[in-house]
Amino acid sequence: MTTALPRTQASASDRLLRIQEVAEETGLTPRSIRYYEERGLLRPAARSEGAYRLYDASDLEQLRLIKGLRDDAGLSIADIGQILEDEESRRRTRAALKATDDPVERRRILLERLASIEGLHGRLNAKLARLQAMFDDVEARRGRLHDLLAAAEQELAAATEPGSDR
Amino acid sequence: MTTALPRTQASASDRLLRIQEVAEETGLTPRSIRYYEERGLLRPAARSEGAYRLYDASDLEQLRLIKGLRDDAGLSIADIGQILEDEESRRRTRAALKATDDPVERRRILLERLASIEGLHGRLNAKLARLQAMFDDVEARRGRLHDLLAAAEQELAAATEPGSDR
DNA sequence: CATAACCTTTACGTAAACGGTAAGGTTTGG
DNA sequence: CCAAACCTTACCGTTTACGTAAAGGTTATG
Repeated sequence: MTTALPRTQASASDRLLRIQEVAEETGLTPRSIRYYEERGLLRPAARSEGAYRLYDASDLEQLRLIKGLRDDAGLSIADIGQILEDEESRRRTRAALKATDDPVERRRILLERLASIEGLHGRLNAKLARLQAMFDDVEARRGRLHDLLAAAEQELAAATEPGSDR
Repeated sequence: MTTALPRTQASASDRLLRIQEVAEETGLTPRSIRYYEERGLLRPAARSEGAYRLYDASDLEQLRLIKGLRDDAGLSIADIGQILEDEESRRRTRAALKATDDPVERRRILLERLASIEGLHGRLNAKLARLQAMFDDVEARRGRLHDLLAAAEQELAAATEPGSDR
């Protein structure tokens, strides 16, 4: 449908985007994106000759992840920075992992990565549980309200249209 | 066990607490509690003769709810204020609900309360879903890492103790 | 090649959510 | 009754996560 075949160069998905386009794509503002860069959460894939920031697809993913951790998990930028630092080192160690054959080294790298992801996993899990508990609570109250309302409507119907009576 | 029978006055649970005790009990700071009051999120059940704030059990619950909405749901103090305002009017309308026999009025009150709780329900639900998605993602990655690690350990064991070979 | 629409860095401004401190009043145990 | 420990209001300070504006360079388009 919309797949206009990329004839000349970039397949629309591996084009490099400028900051405003990225902002629209991710729902962030240019200012926020620059701020995240300032805080070390990501670096644009490239810079134009005139020093424009240029972002690739993985940058977009990264930004979406940041937004998720910020809005959904409610983490601070500093915390996200910590996590993504591990993410960054993840990239580096991924290369190292492929490079080495030494099983001891491989195990060390994996353990390191595992520890960091276990941390995130635990945090999200705890948050999820508490949020779920709150949600259940609200849902229960909603249910009771629905019941009350149904009863009221029933009563209302009986009152306005005496129907079967008499 | 610890149920020393309340002989004289307050049954330990309906005692009025001062702000510092409340802080310890809820994990908030006195400053935050005063701040929430300032923002209209709650008023202490009473004041001492010397104007000390005095909190009862329902205040504690309220504060715990506030903390939950803040930390777990990640809502702003302003948003929580909005919700609790509805909650406040809920108390008022609850009385009105008991007072009136007019089914039309009862229905109106219930609909109003339902609308407000539906709002909160929807917000929490959406947040929960997104958080769940993130969590699943992380969990999947954790799983892959575990597998990789297991493989590495396997390899390690085979290398260090050639066992069955030879 | 002009010019509109971007972008850059730098820097100051701001709202939210408290923290900290001062100056003074209150409670309570001894 | 008095000192220690708590509380009050008032006010200024701080951090976070950006918003906004200035002064100027860059890119796409006719």
